[in-house]
Amino acid sequence: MVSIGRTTIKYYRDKIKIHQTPYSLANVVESHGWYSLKPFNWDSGDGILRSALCVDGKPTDILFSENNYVIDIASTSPITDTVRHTATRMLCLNDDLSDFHHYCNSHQEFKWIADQKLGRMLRSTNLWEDTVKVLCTTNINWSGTQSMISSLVTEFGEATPDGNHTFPSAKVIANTEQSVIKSKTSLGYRSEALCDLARSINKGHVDIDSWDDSNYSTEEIRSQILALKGFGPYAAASILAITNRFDYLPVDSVFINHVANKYFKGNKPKHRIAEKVYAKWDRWKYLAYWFDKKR
DNA sequence: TTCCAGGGGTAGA
DNA sequence: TCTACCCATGGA
Repeated sequence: MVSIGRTTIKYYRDKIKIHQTPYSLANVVESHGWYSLKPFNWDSGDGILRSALCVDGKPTDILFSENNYVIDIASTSPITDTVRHTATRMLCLNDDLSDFHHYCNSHQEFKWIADQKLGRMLRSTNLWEDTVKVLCTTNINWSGTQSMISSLVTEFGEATPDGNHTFPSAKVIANTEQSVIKSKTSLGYRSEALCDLARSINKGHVDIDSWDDSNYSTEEIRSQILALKGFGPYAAASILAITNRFDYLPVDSVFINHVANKYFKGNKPKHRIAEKVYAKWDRWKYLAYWFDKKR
């Protein structure tokens, strides 16, 4: 129980044991910028990750922490198998990147990645939320992305018991006029792509959750993403990485600047030339670039 | 005021 | 397939 003012918020608790070890919640959370986008809230001091989701239609706060390879979950709704499945997906608890780590072990400068079993990328409560967040990273600086997501969540999400908001569902966005979204957020021209995607999902024309399904080939999923308005090669590579498919590089201004500074003496190469830097990493190109940028 | 950012779409070559 | 140009938004 947590008391706030005169109200008491009840938290249900559960644990999930992590089998793919070593594992560090902080490493997963800080694997990319998602933790600074609502409804995520990351307290690096306490090691607590907060988010929000709907459980059986009820807006719910959810908190994660880690202790000795066990994830502690606290939730304002009862912790069902669906919640446990969502937590497992978000925190990459079952992800096996042993093949990537095998690659890393064969390159001395990347051995530290294998030693710490890095490469797991924090995911949102569902792939729709991840996909919209990727859309909001296109042609904008990071503070703009934060602003767009913040306005989407607070304007169109549902309030949770503990003061957070859920990420708005595709159904909510599909049933909202594009002009309203454009006026209440700073998505600008991206609002058309957002509404198109939401309506396609709502009508059943796009089954976004199937992208998490390993039965589809990477090429099949990439084709589906590229067919969406507003989603190009950068967005496709980013979404694929979130579904554990690291074959493609997210070629954006950050990528080009990184490659230019590290491999081309500050001269910006053409995209096709820049991508060749990581060609030897085969299906792990995205992660190779990501960690090469960090080292 | 101008530039440009964790790009994408389109027309034309 | 590649290139040039335009798109809207807001922070620096």
